[in-house]
Amino acid sequence: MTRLSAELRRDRLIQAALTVIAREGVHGATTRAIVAEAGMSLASFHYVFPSRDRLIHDVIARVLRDQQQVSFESLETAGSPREAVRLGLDAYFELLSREPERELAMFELMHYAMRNPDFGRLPRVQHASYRATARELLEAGAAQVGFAWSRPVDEVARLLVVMVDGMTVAWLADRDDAAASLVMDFIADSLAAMTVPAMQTLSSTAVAR
Amino acid sequence: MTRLSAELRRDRLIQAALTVIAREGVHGATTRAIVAEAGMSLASFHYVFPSRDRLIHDVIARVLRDQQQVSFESLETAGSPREAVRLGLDAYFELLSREPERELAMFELMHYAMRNPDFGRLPRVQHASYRATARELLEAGAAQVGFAWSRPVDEVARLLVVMVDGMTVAWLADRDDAAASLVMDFIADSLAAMTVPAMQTLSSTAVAR
DNA sequence: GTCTATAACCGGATAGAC
DNA sequence: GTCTATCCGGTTATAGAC
Repeated sequence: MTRLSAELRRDRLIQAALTVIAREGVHGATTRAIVAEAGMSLASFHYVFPSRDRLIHDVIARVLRDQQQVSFESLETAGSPREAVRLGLDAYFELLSREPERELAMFELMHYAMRNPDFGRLPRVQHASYRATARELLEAGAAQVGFAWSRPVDEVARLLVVMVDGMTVAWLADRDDAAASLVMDFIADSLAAMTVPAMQTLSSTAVAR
Repeated sequence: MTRLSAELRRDRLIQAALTVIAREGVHGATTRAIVAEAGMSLASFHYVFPSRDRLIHDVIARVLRDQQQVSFESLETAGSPREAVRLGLDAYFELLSREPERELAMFELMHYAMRNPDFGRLPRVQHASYRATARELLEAGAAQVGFAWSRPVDEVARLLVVMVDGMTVAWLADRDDAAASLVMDFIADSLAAMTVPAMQTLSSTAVAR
C-alpha cells in the first residue's frame, strides 16, 4: 500500500510485537499476529527482518533503550530517605498493577533470550540496564532529598533490583497487594538503613565506605 | 512393547518432561521430544494424557509435591541465626549453580501457567508452596539454633522468597557469583535482624510481636 | 517496495492395525 | 495397550506478480 521507509516499518513492527507479547506472551507473538497488529502483510515483515528471532532480539534492545526514560517526579515531595524510596516503589507498583502483562513480558523476553545462544550476552545486558536505571534513581533521590549512600551505590542498586524483581514475581503469581505493600515497606526500611546525612562539601562516592 | 500401567507411564512422562523442559525450555518441550526422552511412542502419550497442556499442568503439580523434601542438614552446624540463614542460602546457591536450567525451568513453568487461563490458581499455589517451604526452613532453623522470629514467620518467609527469587533471576541473567554472595550476605543480615533469643517456656509464635 | 500465493515444515492429536 | 501411519492446523519463510 503506502510506501514506508524500512526504518519506520521496523519501528512499527517492534512496537506491534511489544503489544502482542504483552497481550499473548512471547509464545503467542507469531509473525502473523504481529503483522496483523501492525496492519501490514507477512511479506513486509520479512522484507525488514530476516527472522522472527531477530525481531525478538531487537524488541529486547528497544526495551532497554526506552526504559531509561524513568520518571523522577515521585521523588520530589519526599522528606526522608525512607519516604523517597517508598514513593519510588509506589510509583513502580502503580505501573505494575496497571499493566501486569507488560512486566510479565519482560521476564518472558529475558528467559527467551537465555534459552537461545544466538542472543549472546543480551540477558546480561538487560539486567545491567535495570541496575543502571536503579542506580540513576538512587542517585537522583539522594541528591533531591539530601543524603548519601553508605555503601557503593552499585551494590545498593543491585539489592534494589533483586528485591523489586522478587516482589514482582511474587505479585504476578499471587496478586496480593497487601503482601506487596509489606515487601515495599521492608525494602524502604532496608535502603534507608544504608544512608547517611549528606555532607555539603563531599561527593556521595567519597562518603562511601 | 512392554505393558506398563497407566500410572507408571504417567510418572515416566512427567519425569521426562521435566528433563526436557530443563534442557530445552518449555517451548522446546514438544510432545515428540518428551516421548523420545521417555522412550515411548507418541500414541502412548495421548493414551495417558489428553493434551500437552494437561501434562505441563501435572508437571507443575509434581514439582510442588516433590519440592517439599528440602534438606535441613545444612542448618545443623550453625552457631547463630545469621550463620543458619547463610548456610541455608549457600546450600540453595550450590543447587542453583549446579543446575541453573532447573531453576530457569521453574520460572518458565510459572509464567506459562500465568498465560493460560486453564491453569487457574496454579501459579498462586506454586508461589504459596515456595513460601510454605521457606517457612518450614525458618522454623526448623529457629528450633535448631535456638532463637525466635520477631515477626510473624509468614512475613519472614515471604521476604525470604522474594529475595531468593530476585537473587536467582539476577544470577541467571549475569552469572555473577560474587554479586550473588553479596546479596546472600544482605539476606542473612536482614533476617538475622528479625530474630530474638529464644525463650525456653514460650513457643516462637507467642514471642512474635 | 509491497502484495498474494505458496512452499516447506512442524506440532498436537487421532485412526486403526495388531 | 501399544504401535505405525496419517491428518490437519498453524508457523516461518520465500517466490514471483505488480
